This record gives sequence, C-alpha cells and structure tokens, in this order.
Amino acid sequence: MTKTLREERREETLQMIKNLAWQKMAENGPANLSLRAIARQMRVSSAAIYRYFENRDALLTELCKDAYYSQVAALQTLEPAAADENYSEHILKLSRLYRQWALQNPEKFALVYGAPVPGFRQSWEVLAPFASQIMDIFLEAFQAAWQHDQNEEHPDLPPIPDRLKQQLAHVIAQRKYNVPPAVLYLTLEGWTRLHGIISLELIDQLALLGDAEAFFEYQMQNLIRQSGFVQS
Amino acid sequence: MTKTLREERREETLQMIKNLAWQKMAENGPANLSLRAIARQMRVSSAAIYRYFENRDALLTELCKDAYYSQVAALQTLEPAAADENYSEHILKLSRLYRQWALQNPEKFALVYGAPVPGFRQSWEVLAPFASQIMDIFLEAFQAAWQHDQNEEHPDLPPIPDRLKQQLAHVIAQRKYNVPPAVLYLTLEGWTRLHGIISLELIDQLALLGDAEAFFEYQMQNLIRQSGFVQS
DNA sequence: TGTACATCAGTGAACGCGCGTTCACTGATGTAC
DNA sequence: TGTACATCAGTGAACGCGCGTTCACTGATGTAC
Repeated sequence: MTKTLREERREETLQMIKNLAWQKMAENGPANLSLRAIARQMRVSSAAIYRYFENRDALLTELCKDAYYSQVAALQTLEPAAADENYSEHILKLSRLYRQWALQNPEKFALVYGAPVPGFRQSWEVLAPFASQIMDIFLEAFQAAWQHDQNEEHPDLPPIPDRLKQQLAHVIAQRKYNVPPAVLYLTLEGWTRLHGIISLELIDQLALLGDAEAFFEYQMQNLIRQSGFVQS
Repeated sequence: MTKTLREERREETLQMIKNLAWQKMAENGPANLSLRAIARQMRVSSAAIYRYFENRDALLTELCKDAYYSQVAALQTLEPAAADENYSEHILKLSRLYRQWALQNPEKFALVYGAPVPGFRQSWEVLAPFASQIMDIFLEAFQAAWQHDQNEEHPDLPPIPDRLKQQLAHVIAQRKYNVPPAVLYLTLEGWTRLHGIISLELIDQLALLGDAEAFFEYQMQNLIRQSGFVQS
C-alpha cells in the first residue's frame, strides 16, 4: 500500500510545523511558543495548524516526545559496549554524546530539562518511560563497567547509608533492574554531574572558563576513576 | 532625617509589588510575569505600577538582583570557618544551605539559573558581580579546607591537563584569587555537582528516589572525600 | 499655626498588539463504480 | 476511462482575551514661609 500524495504532503507539513516550532522556541523560549507565529512563517492561515494539532498543548506534548526521541537516538549512535571493549571509555563516550546533543539542541534540552512550561502540564505518565530510557542507557554502561572493568582494590565507595540504600533498592525492585545499589548510585551520580555541567554551560555560567570542554573532560575522567573503574 | 509617611508607604508598596511578582512567577513561570496581574491583585490600576518601575524589564532586573542578594544572604547565615573548625564540614554546611535556599525559593532559582526569559536580556555586566560573589563564598571554603584540612597522602587529583590548567590560571589571574588551580577546579566541580542535583530535583527528575535528601548528602560527602579533605 | 505652592501616588480611559480557538466555507485530492 | 461522491487541507473572518504602555487628570502628602 503506497502512500497517497495527500498523505505524503500531510507528513511534510506536519514536520514543517514541528521544525518551525523548534526554531521559534530557540528564539523565544518554550513558554512563548505561538501557533500563529508558526502559521505566519509557513504563509498559511492560523486556523490551518488545527488540521494537524488539536491545540497548542498537543503540539507541545508531541515536541516533548520528539525531544526525548532525539536524545535517545543521539545516545544510541554509540554501539553497545562489546565484551572486549574498554567499558570506562564507553561511559566517557556516552557522556560526550549527551553533552554534544545538549549543546546542539539547546531548545530540546530546555523543553525537557528546563523549567516546566506554565499552563502546560507535561503529563508525567506519558513522559516517564522516555526519561527512564535515557537512564537505562547509562545504567547499562555502568553495569557493564562494574562487572568487567572493576579495579581489584575496589569498590571505592564508602558504605551507602541505610536510607539511601533502601531508596535505591526500591527503584531497582520497581523497575526490575538487575544491578547492585552501588551501581545505580554511580549511575545517578554520573547523570547529575553530567547534567550540572551542561545546564550551567548552557546558561553561560561557565563562560568564565572560555569553553567548558576541558573542564568537562577532566571531570568526567575523574568520575570514572572515582567510580573505581579501570582507566583506559 | 526621619522618613516621611510618603517615603515609608512608597517602600511598602514597592516591596508589595516585588512580593506579588515572586508569587506570580512561582505560579506562571518567569516568562509570564505580568504587570497587570500584579496590579490587579493589589487592587490598583495597572498604570500605578509605572510609578515604581519604568517598565517590565526594570522590574525583572530588580528581581534578578534580589534573587542573588537572597542567595548570598542565605549562604552568609553561616559564619566563616574559624581556624579551629572542621573545614570539610563547613563545605557540607554551605552545600546544604545552597540546596535549602533553592528548594525554598524555586522561583528565584529559576529566574537566575533557569532558561533566560525571552525578550529580556539580563545584562551580564550588571549580574556578573553577584554571580561571582556566590562562587567566591565556595572558593573561600575550599581554599580554607585545602590549606588546613588536607590529607597527608594527597592531592587525590590526577594532574590537570594543560588546557584546563591555563583556563583556571587565567580566571585566577583575572579575578586576583590567591589559590592554586586545583582548588579552583575543586570549587567548580563542587558547584556543578551541587547544581546538577538541585536542578534535577527541582524539576522532579529525581522523584524516583522519593526524596533526594539522602542522595544529596551521600554525594556531597563523597565529594569532600574525593577532594582529599579530611572527613569529620 | 496657617496658608500657598510643589510634589507625586494613583486613576481611568485609551492605544495597538498578538494570542488561541471556532466556524462555515471552498476547492483540491482520493475513491468507488 | 469517466463520473459522482466523500474526504479533508486550507481560508478568512470573527470571538474574547490579556498584555505593556501612555496620557491628562485628581487629590492627598509634604514643604517653605
């Protein structure tokens, strides 16, 4: 069953709307996304948009999903670490991909990880699966490193306090992960550190360094080392 | 020279505008701050606001400054570490204050560290001094810990790569700090880690843990340990 | 202490703007026979 | 292959809304004598 002309055009137009939406959001911030502005730039009446999205919220929801897809896709350009690979290096590469994606798609990063768009409640039930997909990718990488790449004298971690251990165990049980709490902790630590650097970099708070590349690299290498994984 | 009634009322009204502005921003996000909404809630004509702020941008600039003041004030409730104190613990306390301030003033955090408000360019020349004040507080704490509280077998840090070292040295020279590059690095690492946890916590991305308190504490203690400072 | 004048907080109406959304419509594309 | 009908993308006008900002004004507060 081949696509009709109409279907093809519909998809093109839909994509055009989204692309312009991202462009507008990059200029004016997610909160000020305007259907009329998009329509204007497409040289189309403002009502036309409503053939493609029920309303503004529907468009925003769609964009949120796409942002997650885009991020997952960016991380998945990296092949999963094969058994004979350097697992620490794999984590480093993942981190770099995460950062590059954020720097190249600041609008997408802002929509997903920025302050919530007022009047638009991104329903967490819809987006949670996407969010956890991101974490799963990192968790896998840390788990692999933990299993295959551990230092002899490790873990480098002091014992995890009870309360935190319980919380980690709860997440592991709920999501049916097959990892020790320490690995989930390391994953979360890695993710928060990654996120801290990138979010400050994106609002120019690291501008004092010139560019944050070297800082990022050094900190990520320390993260690996401190996690007790063998350095490359 | 005592204040006249008029002056007193003026200050009260000005404060009332700001307070309501924060309240509105907490509800609708910084981008949607509306002078008319504030005036409405004050049961005053919308034009009245213009007796106090030249325009919306002026109000936003003022609020930005206040947010920084508020944060600095929060951190300064902690006495500077005295010579006989535990310096690692001092850093921990500072971190907790930073987090508490952010959790209790999410609107202020969002305005200063969130995505820039579209159409409002916070002039960096005005705000940079405030931003660096925050960093100075942390830098002092790390410097004190470094000098007085160092482990014998340390520094725990691998050698800093040339490029990063240059960047750090440049900042140190420019700002006339009196610290080795490693201390500035540790400060920046601490700040980015702190920031990563808090900004994710504020957008509920750490909700999977229930509350992030234990995670925060554990990671901050690891930070101290990894920095090579003596643990309490 | 009282009076004349200056200051200035707040008013209410108006401006022009862009927004999301609805609605009855036109005309092109697709389909069934 | 041609025709009648169904689908549906896009139109243009209209709705009611809230916004920032300006302006000439009123009336209360403050000051100089």
